[in-house]
Amino acid sequence: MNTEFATIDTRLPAYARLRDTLTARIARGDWTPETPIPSEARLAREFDVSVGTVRKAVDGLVGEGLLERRQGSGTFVRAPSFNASLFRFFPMRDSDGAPVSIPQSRMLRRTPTTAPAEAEAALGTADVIQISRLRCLTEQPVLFEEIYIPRNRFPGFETLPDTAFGPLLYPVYFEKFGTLVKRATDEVSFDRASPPVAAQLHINPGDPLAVIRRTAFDIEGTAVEWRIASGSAAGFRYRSEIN
Amino acid sequence: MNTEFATIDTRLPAYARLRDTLTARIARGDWTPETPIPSEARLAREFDVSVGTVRKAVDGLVGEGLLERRQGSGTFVRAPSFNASLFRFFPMRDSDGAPVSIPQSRMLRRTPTTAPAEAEAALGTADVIQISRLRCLTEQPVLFEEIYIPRNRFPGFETLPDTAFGPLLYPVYFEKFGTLVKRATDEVSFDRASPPVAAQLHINPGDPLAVIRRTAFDIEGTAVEWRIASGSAAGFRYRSEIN
DNA sequence: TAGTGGTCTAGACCACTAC
DNA sequence: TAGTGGTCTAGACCACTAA
Repeated sequence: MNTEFATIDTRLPAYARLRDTLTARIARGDWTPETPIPSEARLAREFDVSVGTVRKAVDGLVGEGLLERRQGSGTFVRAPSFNASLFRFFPMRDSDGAPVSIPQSRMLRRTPTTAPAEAEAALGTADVIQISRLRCLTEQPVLFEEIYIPRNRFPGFETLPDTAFGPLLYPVYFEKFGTLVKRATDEVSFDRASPPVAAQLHINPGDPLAVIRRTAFDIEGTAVEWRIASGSAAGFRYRSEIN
Repeated sequence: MNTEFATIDTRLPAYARLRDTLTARIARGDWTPETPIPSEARLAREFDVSVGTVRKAVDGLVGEGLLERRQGSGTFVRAPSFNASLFRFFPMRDSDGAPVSIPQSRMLRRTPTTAPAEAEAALGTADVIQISRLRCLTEQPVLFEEIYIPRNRFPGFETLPDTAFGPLLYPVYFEKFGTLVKRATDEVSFDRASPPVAAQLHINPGDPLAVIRRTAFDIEGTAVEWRIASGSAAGFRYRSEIN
């Protein structure tokens, strides 16, 4: 990636070039969330700008949620991932009001395929890998997900061993493919369960279904994943903040 | 409101005191969106701080969406209201794919009452005014809303003439009561239409319903409105950004 | 105590807008 | 051309953290 400080379009202000350079280094994984990035004074020397300019660049990344300042300690890369789990929209307590046990994910399939129209429109390519997952709470299937990721961005994803996957995919995207999911758009609607989806969720065909379509974007704003997730509409509650 | 610069807790940094002072003046309506606020240099003289400190205060308010800078022209108050209309989550096209015509609101009732438990929990008081509205697209009822606002904050709201209301309530809150809605939380769930709601929406009891519960907050973060809105689940699509 | 980020100053010059 | 915000500097001192 052509994002070294000196090579970035010099029509951009210094703080913007520095911000983009830092973004690239963060995305590349130069720093872990445990070790601080260089101090403001060091960065000022390294890039030959004033500390105030470094502060403005870092301020921008802090505002985006990529960095985190700790007075007296340093500035750190924030552990990735917003609270992205779709689980949180489904009931986490059983009928007695007792909290249900640990969420689990069962990977059903990973295959290269041609994307359906909606996924292609979101991702800008039809050359994708399809991932089917079933997510369960206390052995009960809660959420059925069909996920599409561009093949050129995740080469060999379908051949990874099953043991490479925990309950979340975004850490795998980051650690194995250097893709950091930064934000996403969700679209919630209601439908009736088709026979195959009903079979996966152990409900009856025609039962009301909550459907979440999500497009996820990386730091640069490129769409990197499209998914459609379905669960029983009973007890479903989608929460969101608007500003 | 005790928010003049000199009287604000001096343990706060200067830029924070200035920011809070400006917030109070904006909320009070000292400036319209058409006339610029005083220039950075003027504010620096008025509050006896440096221009850099003024910039930091203004930067914060720009980040919150309260102010807008225009290089060469000045800094302006942003016209209030995020894109808050719940309308946008319902189909805006009829079955032919043609855009439906202008959204309309019909005020059904405004009465002082005791808030239901959910509204009381959100607002911190049960002494409220209840507003019932029906929102229509091309004469078709689309959304039925029950809205609760604290009586002490909106005194006399129930006696305003019907002509005071356009399709949106938030401008009325601001212009008549000085309450600026800044953010809100939504919760989307699924239900079936009760007979009274079904009658309002011209659907059958038991039909699938999309339900949005919203709590709205003012600039200071105080809950100022709770509402529950219901519409047919068919064609409903709730969109949201997550970060 | 040394090093970090947090606040603040008092300038400078530039880019843009409106008159 | 005068006035605005946009960028940038080179300091100062403070508050906090960790060794």
